[in-house]
Amino acid sequence: MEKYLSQLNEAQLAPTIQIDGPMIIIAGAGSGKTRVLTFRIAYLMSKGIDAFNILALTFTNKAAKEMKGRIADIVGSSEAKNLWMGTFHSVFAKILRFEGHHLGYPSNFTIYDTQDSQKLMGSIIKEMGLDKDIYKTKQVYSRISSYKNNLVTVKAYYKNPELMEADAMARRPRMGEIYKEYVDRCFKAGAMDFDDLLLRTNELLTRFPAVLAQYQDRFRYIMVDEYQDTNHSQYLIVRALADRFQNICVVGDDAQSIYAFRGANISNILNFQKDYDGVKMYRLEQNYRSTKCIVGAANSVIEHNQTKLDKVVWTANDEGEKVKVHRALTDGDEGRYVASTIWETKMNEQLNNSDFAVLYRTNAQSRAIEDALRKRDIPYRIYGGLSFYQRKEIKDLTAYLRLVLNPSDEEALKRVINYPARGIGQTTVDRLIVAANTYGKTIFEILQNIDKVDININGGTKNKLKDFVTLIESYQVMNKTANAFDLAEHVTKTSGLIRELNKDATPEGVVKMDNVQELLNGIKDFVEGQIELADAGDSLAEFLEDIALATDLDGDKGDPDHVALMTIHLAKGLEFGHVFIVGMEEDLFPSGMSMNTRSELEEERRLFYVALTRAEKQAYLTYTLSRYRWGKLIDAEPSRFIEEIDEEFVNIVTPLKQQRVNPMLDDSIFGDIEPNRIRFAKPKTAKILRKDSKKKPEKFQISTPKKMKPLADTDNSASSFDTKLKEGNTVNHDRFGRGEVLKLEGTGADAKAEIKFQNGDVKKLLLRFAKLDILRTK
DNA sequence: CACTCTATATTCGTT
DNA sequence: ATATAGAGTG
Repeated sequence: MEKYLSQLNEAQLAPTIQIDGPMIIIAGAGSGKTRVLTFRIAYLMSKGIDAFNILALTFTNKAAKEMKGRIADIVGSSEAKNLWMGTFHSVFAKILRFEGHHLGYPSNFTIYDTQDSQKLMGSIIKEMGLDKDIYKTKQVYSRISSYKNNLVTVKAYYKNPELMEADAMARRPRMGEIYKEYVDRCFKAGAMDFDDLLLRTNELLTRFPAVLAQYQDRFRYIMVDEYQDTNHSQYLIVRALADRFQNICVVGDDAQSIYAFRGANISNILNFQKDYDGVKMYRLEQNYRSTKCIVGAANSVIEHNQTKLDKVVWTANDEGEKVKVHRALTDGDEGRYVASTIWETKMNEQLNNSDFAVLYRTNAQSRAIEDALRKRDIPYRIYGGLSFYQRKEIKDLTAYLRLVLNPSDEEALKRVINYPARGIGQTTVDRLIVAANTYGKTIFEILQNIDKVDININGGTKNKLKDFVTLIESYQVMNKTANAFDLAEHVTKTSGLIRELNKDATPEGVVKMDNVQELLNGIKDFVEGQIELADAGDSLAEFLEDIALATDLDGDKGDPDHVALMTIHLAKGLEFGHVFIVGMEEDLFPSGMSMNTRSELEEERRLFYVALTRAEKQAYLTYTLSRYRWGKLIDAEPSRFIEEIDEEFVNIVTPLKQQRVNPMLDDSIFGDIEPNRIRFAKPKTAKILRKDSKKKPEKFQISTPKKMKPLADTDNSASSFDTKLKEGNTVNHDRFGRGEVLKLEGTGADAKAEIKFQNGDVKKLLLRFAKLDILRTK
């Protein structure tokens, strides 16, 4: 243990070795917070505290997994196994499996994901005959979600005139009814949504003091990571559990609170000191990750926020390069800049692909970046987006499995009752739902007793329904003896799923097939992993729980050396040598939907802070003059955040204020457009820039890949430069701008050029790598 | 009831 | 640009 503690600085050591009492650690970006957390847990264990008595709550599965791995490295995996570590949702889902019966839930309750919840919400709105333009499913869902996260139950809602008034004002006077029906239906289906996992835990701990006492006694030492992102519901759970021993250690950074939109309450961290007696506060302010320029830039940005705790992040690292700001014409151009900069930096500085990340505000932005990287054969991986488990083909298969385990699961049933098509249409399903509601039974129970209920369904359809019931029941029988993998494989074959997918020979169809196969492999891995566990229970149940709370297939498959593409939200907690933050434009970042109130804008700013502080060595910001959105090219202007960076730390390569002019007349714009290409600055102003082009100047033509000159990766035969480039030529370089060739040396792959750039820098570049455009020959 | 075509909305982020 | 929902047709 000593050798680990000696790795900590003074500020880190103090909280690490404080065992008892309430404490808060305010940890700036890159200040070694995870290290403190892991070492502290290891330290507690080294002082004789039983791993069984330690609970560590994280924000993502990944964080939990990583931390557990690191602790296992220190204390050994057999010891680490006994720790309770995971997300709020996963830990309390487990507890609810044990204790849910107090609340009337079966232990095999289903977890509805957002998709399931929204579908149910949508059908309720439809059943109630409400106007779907006023009661928009998503809005209703998020409204109800926020009720739940604030512990506003249906009962509480009806006792709260203000909430009801607010909904009525929003022309949704029947919110309460929807809420009630939604809760009833979930309950009847034996299902909890994400918010229920927390809300019901609160209910459990409040209504059953003996249960509370049991878990208070068990979790004597509680740690919460990313405390700034906890919502009210989570906050109350922590308070209840920590109330007895008060050994509560929370870690967070108010400057990185970026989840208020989903109910996170920043005041949880701001007010922690008021919640417990004798709170010790620690600050980790030394950043080990980034250069002085990056830390300085990030600090100057966050300075614009009013709501924040006192904290000065500093670093002893090198000065580093200034944050570079680049203007692009369009999103496609932006992508090409990113790709070419990565390509050159990688070659010039001998870096790996994995040293680079491209961060964006919205998933939709990934496309242009992807295209550009693919054209240069730069390996990349997109993180996030549609999760593996949310894909249709995967949800279809898991719906069958869910139904086997919990036939009350309404959403799973509706999903597969007629998929693959077996002649059971919407009308029939609607009638079944009505019957279920009238009889107070689940749909599956109605199906099982289809001959005994009074329902307007013809004999032929009834037979089809009976066949369906028989099919599911046969799976249930099989589940008693077979493991999850054998069952899943059997289901794909016998339900007709395989046949359905085989019919689809399109590339997308093939991918779907592969995905199903991958899911089966995943189940197989899971089952095999479980065989080793002595206490392995129902493998199907545990697998389904795992994936219900998983965001994506864990573990990086394929080449680990890739450029990472992800949203800024997803990048929290990660670090990369070189970080591109693209789409630095008003209405995009900050998002147009978050500019109405100061607090929303401040959250966007914290998001920018998070993005900047991901970079170790170099951060690049890019924005475009026009960008495709909703299928149309629209004008854009630089984000206000660019100007909020102290000029001392930023290098604005191209001036922000740019009057829109014909590129042909504006010499200065040659800094960032590449001649030789057909370009457009605004819609319908495409110009052929090179006069000696043999191509017919087709007016209004938009550049297409095949008309562009080959990119460097297909044209790196150096010889092409040998012959073309001459001393005295004026050239343009994507990053360094315009310059004059002073000297050429070497031949073939070794050919170099010494170039004096406009800013005065003289650089020697390997022509093999440097992508130069000749602007003028002498 | 199944399939195809068209209209419409959707694009902020995640457990 | 893309996905979904709804209408219309067989």
